[in-house]
Amino acid sequence: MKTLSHSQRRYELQAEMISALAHPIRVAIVDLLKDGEVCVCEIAEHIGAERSNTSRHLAVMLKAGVLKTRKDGLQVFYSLRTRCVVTFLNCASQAIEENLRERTDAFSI
Amino acid sequence: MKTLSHSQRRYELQAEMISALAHPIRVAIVDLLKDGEVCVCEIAEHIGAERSNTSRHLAVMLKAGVLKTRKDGLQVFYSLRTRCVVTFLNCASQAIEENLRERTDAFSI
DNA sequence: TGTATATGTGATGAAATACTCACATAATGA
DNA sequence: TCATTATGTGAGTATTTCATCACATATACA
Repeated sequence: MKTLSHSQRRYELQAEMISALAHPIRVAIVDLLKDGEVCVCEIAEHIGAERSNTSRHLAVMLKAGVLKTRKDGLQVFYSLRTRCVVTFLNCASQAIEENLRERTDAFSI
Repeated sequence: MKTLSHSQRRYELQAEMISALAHPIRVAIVDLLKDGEVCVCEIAEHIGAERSNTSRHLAVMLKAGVLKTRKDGLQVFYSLRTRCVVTFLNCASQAIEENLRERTDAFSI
């Protein structure tokens, strides 16, 4: 096994957390949770995915520290652990629109 | 083929941009580029990866709209297309530290 | 206790991703 | 033109990730 520098280790941890958001369903879940906690069955219904699949995606984000949970009776409520993922999604949207605009401009010149 | 809602399409594009960052080498590249453009061979040398592999990682981020390029003679210089990816990496670092702290606290109570 | 509901998980196959090698392409200058 | 250097890419293999099915677990309540 190769020894990792401090920076390399940090890059790995960052990549691990980012990977937890790198899926359309998980982005949709974060978008749904931006206004507060939601239980699994509502999340699954809202995004139109199987419950078991939804559970797995939630588990990925929970493990990575993106989400946290609160249990109440039969239901488990998931919520964001930090707001900055929402900030980034907004920023990403903005960048995507800029890219689109630039490509459109390139054609119309 | 299934028809996608506007939101679903947006989530896919956002996930594509996030996926473009979800790898330790690509995080390292963004970190290197935060102060300005760098050519491929310098990037490869700095992060200690094969040039062909570096090229592929750069292509992923270019396609996703994270990076842009400028060609000058034999060299191709890559740079960030938007600063918000740096903000996002900082957010990830912050969340990682918070998680670490909470786990440490949990043991010390 | 027995049933219903919500959630999580093992196993599987399909699909996507990553790395490497060899080679292609493009620009430079002798 | 030929050699050199920088960059990109096809092909192959290994690894990882994803969705689904069937089933397990946990809680509530009749």
